[in-house]
Amino acid sequence: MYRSHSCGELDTSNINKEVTLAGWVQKTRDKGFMIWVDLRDRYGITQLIFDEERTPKDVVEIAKTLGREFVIQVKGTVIERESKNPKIPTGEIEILVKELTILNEAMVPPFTIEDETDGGEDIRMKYRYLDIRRNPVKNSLLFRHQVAMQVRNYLSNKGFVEVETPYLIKSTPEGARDFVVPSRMNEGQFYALPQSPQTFKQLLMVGGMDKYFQIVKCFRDEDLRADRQPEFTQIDCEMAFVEQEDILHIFEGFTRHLLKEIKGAEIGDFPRMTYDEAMKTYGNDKPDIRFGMKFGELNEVAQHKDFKVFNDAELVVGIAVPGGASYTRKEIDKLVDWVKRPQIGALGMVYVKCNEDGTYKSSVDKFYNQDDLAKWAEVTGAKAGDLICVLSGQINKVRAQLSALRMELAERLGLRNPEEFAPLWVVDFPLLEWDEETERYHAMHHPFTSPKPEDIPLLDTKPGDVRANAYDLVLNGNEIGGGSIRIHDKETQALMFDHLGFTPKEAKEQFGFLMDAFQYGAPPHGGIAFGFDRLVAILGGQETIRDFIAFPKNNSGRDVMIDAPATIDNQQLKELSIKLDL
RNA sequence: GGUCUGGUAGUUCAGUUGGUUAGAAUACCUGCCUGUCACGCAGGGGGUCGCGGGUUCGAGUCCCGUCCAGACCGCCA
Repeated sequence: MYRSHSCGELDTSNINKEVTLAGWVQKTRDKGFMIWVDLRDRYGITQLIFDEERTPKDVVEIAKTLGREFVIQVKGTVIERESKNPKIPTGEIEILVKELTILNEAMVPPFTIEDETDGGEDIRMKYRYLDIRRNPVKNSLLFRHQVAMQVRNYLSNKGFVEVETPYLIKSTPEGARDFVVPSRMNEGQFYALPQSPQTFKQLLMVGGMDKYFQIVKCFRDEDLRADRQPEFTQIDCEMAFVEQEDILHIFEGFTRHLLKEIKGAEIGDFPRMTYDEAMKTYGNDKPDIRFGMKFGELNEVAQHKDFKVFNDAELVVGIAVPGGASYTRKEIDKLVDWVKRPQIGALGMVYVKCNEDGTYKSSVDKFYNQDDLAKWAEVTGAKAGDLICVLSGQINKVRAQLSALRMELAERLGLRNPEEFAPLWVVDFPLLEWDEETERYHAMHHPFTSPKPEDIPLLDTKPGDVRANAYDLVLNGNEIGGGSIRIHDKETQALMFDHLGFTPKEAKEQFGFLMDAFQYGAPPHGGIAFGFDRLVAILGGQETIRDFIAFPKNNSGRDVMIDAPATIDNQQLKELSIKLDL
């Protein structure tokens, strides 16, 4: 037995006890007459003491050679400290060491293994196994485990069954790019890694599995972001014999449970908003509703004056920034520059200062009088002391731009409190979305999403207006889950494929197995999938999901620790019948 | 595919208008230190200024290219 106790559990109640501890050397403090060593393991830090009077000489000699991150085992007695350290749980005791064994020496680590490390992102990723020894990363992984346990407990208790689905499946052209895997036994053929277990969970419903869930890896070969990895984890769920309302009800309960158990947050009924309303009010299909700054559409009150920019615009829309009237000219100019950055792409910004005395001062005073501006304030909900920021132009672009500005300002004003949780259902998503590049409609969610029955006639006349039985769960401005009621009959599915530009032959080739299954008694079904990494990060109050993943990839999809991806040798290529054309 | 920011000691960074031998903190090594816990004190070692080219009497600094990292846009049903 290497240890009798962990480094986090001993206190004054253990005084005089003989113990054996093992762990890593966090730090040595050699005072000459006495050496202290902080011994660390997953559970905490315990101070060891070696002194010239009470510790055997040979043991002291070995102690003098200890370096950072050496792995050691000590036997000794728990004693009360002469000078206590109230900052750590074990701060009242220390171990008077009698025996010391160096289990493994260690090179000097490239960065300090402390909560506030001196290491940058890059070096910490390369030596991730050292990074995981640090509390912030270690605790994030423990936290992830806690959330996963709550997920499994809740869903199991509600009768959901965790079923594993295959990782080696078939590539499909819809949606994200697939990671592909060559098949040695099937020359010239490739598997694809799943972007989600979508079709399999639907087939489980046809198989009578009723209530399914899986915490499952998914793979998408697209560019990364702070909250996006090429392989990520979903909580994938599906139920048979349900309508949209059933799904919303169950997974509202699920989310409420997580918020309560993990964060102690008591949330009532989740508000709901249609997609159209979200876009109109927040310019975004995943609005952060922890704060206001709602959009005020100003077309009626701002057009048909002499200001050509607004008159030519499809949409004129503004938000009221609380307390913004006190911004200096310089600060406002900076805001204007911010929205004009290529990433945002606005051509300019009109602003109105709502002075404390009830007067208005705007950048367009030449075109608008005080009465006009008062109407703007009314529409945007601006109060005295606020600043109204107004953008104009093509409707989708302006909404995206103003939404970005709204989020940025809220961030600056400290309105995005990570300890406050504001979930929201966004419902009635459009079924189809026009794709400029391919000049055709594609499924906004995925091609198995059912249209609202009353909208089906619009498929031929105004496809863009057809609403789907699709919903997203939004938390603090992040899409944490999304799902839909699926199509469960062959005819509707064929109709969808037709509208998505699949020929019957293509549909059969790619999704024939699903169409076949629908002919053997498919129950009505629907489901939802949560982005687990993102959910954990948000519950943990972080922006980036990387610290909640043990071994994440970097910005360019590389694992810098194992240096993947990498080339493979010619023998492997030959076996796979693959010739590179570089 | 694009925009922006960065790359200087093991690590995190500073480095002025282009000008002597490139600095700080921390880490590391040596010695000292009778209760340390961000220990303290004294001393020491440590640099391909990402890489390649150019301008110049002279480049860490300016220019061009390139690689790497990060954030974002496109993309992510």
